[in-house]
Amino acid sequence: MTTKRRNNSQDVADLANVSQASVSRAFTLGASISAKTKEKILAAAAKLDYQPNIIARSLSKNQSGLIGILFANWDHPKAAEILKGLCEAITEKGFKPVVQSASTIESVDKAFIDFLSYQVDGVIVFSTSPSANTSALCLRSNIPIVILNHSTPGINASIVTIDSIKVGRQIGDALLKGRYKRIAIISSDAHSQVVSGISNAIAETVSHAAGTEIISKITGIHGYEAGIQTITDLWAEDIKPDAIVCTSDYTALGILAGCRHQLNISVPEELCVIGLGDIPASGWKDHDLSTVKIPHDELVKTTVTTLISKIETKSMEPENIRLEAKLLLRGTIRSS
Amino acid sequence: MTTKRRNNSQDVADLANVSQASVSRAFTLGASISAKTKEKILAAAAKLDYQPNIIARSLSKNQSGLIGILFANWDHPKAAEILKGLCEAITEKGFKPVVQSASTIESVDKAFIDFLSYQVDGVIVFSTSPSANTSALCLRSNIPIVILNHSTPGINASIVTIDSIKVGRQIGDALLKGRYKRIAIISSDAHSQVVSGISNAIAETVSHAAGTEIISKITGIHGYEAGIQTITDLWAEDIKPDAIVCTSDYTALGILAGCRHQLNISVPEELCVIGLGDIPASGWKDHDLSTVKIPHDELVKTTVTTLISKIETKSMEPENIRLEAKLLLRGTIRSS
DNA sequence: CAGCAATATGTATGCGCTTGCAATGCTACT
DNA sequence: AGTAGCATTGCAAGCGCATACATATTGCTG
Repeated sequence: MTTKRRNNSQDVADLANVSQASVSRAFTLGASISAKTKEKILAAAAKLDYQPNIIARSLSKNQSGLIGILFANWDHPKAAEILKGLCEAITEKGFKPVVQSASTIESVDKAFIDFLSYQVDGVIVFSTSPSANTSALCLRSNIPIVILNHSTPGINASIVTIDSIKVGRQIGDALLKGRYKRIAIISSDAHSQVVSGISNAIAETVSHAAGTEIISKITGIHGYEAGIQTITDLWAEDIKPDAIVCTSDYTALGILAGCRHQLNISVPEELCVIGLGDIPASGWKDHDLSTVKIPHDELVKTTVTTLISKIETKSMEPENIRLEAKLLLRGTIRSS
Repeated sequence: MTTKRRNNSQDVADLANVSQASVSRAFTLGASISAKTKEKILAAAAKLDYQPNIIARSLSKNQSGLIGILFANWDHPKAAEILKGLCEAITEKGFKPVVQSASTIESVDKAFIDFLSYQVDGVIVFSTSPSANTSALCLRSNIPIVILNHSTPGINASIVTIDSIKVGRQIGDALLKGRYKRIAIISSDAHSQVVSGISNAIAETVSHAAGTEIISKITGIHGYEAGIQTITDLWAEDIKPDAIVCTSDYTALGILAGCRHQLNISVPEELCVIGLGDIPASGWKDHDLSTVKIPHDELVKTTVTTLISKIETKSMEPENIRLEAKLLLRGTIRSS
């Protein structure tokens, strides 16, 4: 089978009796070309299955139209939704997303090198960040970076995330209002700035009320089963918490299941449980978990528009954007 | 700010006192070049932040190294896992995934045109399929297609999916063994070949036993809330089912919640519930849903290897690959 | 050390497109 | 009719790299 060459603009030009340059213009929005020739060219192109070769266009225009997405946190409950939002927003703006999975620091940096090779016009990073070295390399190469959901100081990149301080204060206030005294904070990721922001803001808020304190902070707990285990462990202690804030809904649901089905702990009387993320199951009647609704859609859209505006203005100035999240008070916390 | 041009192979060549061709060879695996010059060139390249421009390489090699992923079913419970698997497998093979979201038929076809423009070397389609026209266009352009999780006859594309007939038979057998008589089948997508394959195989299997029948097939039901609604409606009928097979775990969990918390239906005595997909929540103690475990990981890997082998052998022969899924019998079905 | 094969390097061309510039065609106005 | 002014088209160079081919260098054998 002789792999036949795909038709190019010259082939179309020959068929339409025009110059190759005119074919190029026919496919360039706003180029100087008469309606008549354009029509003639498009007809010829259709006849030949011709589509402009974007690779060649990229080379001559010196911009690929590619945006690299570096996706670290696939376990995020809304991972699919977020990625979908990113891809669609990027496509809508006339770019194409190239997705790369990354977990370790080295693989993140390696992915950036790959992105550079592919001449991406910009990079979006989800829940991780490049090393200072790599970030500097991108700066030298004029590739703007926007980091979603992971604030990282000292890196030349823009950041879009939630206002974790504000969320922490809201949670703190709600706990005070519910007269909870002994608070435990359970998180999966010890290094997440979002988590530590929330955690610190809760601590700071409740510190204003006498007799209320954070009795423990546990990190590295992640998932439903781990939640059940955690509440079992906590309940074996002498001093038990009367409120648990969990930076993952899955873990919180595990804790809830442990309370209700195994340990017979009454929620929200004996124990308050608060999650983070508002996954669908949290709203289900048999769970009814209080949690924090994160404006993922807005975060995603903001991320993409921020990046693309940087690409278009060739600006490398880092921005720091924080959107508001909303605390949803449901059945797992008492309101007074 | 004068946007400085990125260094190219000529710049490196100048610094290293060699020809541009040698620089190219230094970055081409297995090219004819001495260790000494290669080292010299790599040093110079490092000094200049040089990375080969893959766009230019693509143009001259006439292959982009890009694989298009057309992702339709973002609501799939394992969407993130699947996409992650695809991206990682693709990257590992030395290609890069370009992700495109698509829902309507037109957007699917449009996405294909885009992929052609970007000179992708192959396309993976998740849970949808191109029109016959577009598929023919890809055939003419020598772009192999592999469709994951959606068998579509009459299209020039390879298919990787589960053996739905076999799954249906297993479910049918399990129902017979549990002495269930009046079976309802609830599915979201009326047009899915996987769903209809399962559905038909169940019907065929139970038809061998006297007194057992499919009393209703309902389509277009999707999600937890819809599940609750559905069981409520079904229970208001004169003839109630004693087994419900649901092609989505979420819906099945909704049905289960309706049974246990609202209608006081005893599962699995009065009603058997079977889901599909084995989402994490199905295995949770408070649900314990019988369901079908789909080998997503294997499906994904097979999809990618199939596609890449087609790319490398330039074969356009469609293949039809069906992997086995496993029925997990848990607490929502009686075993005899 | 001659002589030849194998290896290494350079030269030059082309991948398919965009775009600056020059040439042409057209309109409208004097 | 003549020509300024603009829209349209063609021409040709170049984007950064791979590679066929020519040339230079090395290593090896007898």
